[in-house]
Amino acid sequence: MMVSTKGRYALTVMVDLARKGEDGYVSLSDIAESENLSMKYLESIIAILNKGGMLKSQRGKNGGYMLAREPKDYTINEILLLTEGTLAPVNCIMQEGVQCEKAATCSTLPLWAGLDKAIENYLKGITLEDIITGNRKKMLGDYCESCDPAE
Amino acid sequence: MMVSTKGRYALTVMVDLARKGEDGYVSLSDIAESENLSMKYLESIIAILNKGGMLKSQRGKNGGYMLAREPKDYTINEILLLTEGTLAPVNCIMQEGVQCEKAATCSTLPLWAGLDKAIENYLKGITLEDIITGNRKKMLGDYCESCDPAE
DNA sequence: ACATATTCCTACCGAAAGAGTAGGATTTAT
DNA sequence: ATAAATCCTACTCTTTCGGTAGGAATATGT
Repeated sequence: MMVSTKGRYALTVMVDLARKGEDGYVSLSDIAESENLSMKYLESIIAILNKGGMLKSQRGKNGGYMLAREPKDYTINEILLLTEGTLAPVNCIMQEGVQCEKAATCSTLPLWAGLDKAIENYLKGITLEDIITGNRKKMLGDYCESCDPAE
Repeated sequence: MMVSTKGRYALTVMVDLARKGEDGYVSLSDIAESENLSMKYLESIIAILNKGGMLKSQRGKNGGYMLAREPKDYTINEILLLTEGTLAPVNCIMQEGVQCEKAATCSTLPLWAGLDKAIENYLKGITLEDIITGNRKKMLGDYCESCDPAE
């Protein structure tokens, strides 16, 4: 599994906050309740999002979280990358610049690099807004059965 | 990580066997040695490939393994799918037909389904032959710096 | 016939990652 | 002052990953 519950819940939180929009700060307990997830676990996930600058937070009574930007300005790639650390499909492709010592002669490396790019490409092409508006065409492409093929 | 050493080594073995071609059976110890991997571990991986019908095997002295078909007739998708069990990027997309009970109302599901398709699509488009011939253009696409952009 | 080289099969094991829990300190609105 | 929230550190249980160990069955060459 490339994306663990951490990344998945993080995205769920972002979607929830995007939906609740500009109505002020939304508390962790509200999010946990409406998504039916463990509050304590979400806490640790939101901490990552918050430290990564994805959210604005307000402590104390009536505090909570809200998006730092507009939904259309978040790509799914950056949300998952922040929470998961890496989205590389294999261990031999980790960070920019760092590579396996056999890289020069490895015949499978281009495959993994290509797969990595295919994933990154897809996730960079979808924004939070696409999710809340249910843009199935963009997400599912040719595999969308409810999308009009004529368009 | 979506693809573990199991899938990666399996692919390495397949590439190795594809290169050694029709020169008769290649023994496990030969493969382990030429790829510098643990023979005992490879054994368990080759067993999966063999049971899955990817290889022909011959027991006893001078025995070993060889590909059951031609390199061009193996997609990377089927090799990885067999060894990894699933290539789904998230837990909520497992097998055909089986789905999460919240599926009907889940707004992030189309994203995961789309990502899954993007991965499957990429891996179905590459064959063992592409790897042994070093078809960088097919594997890296637009990201291939050594490929001629004019073509 | 026999030694040898090989695949085949079952079981085990330590380390790391995944998925949370627990408890309390700090901050802020009322 | 009190209640409601974020913030912070540490712990724990389970599963997966990445192998290892030992031996049974099967072919081959001499």
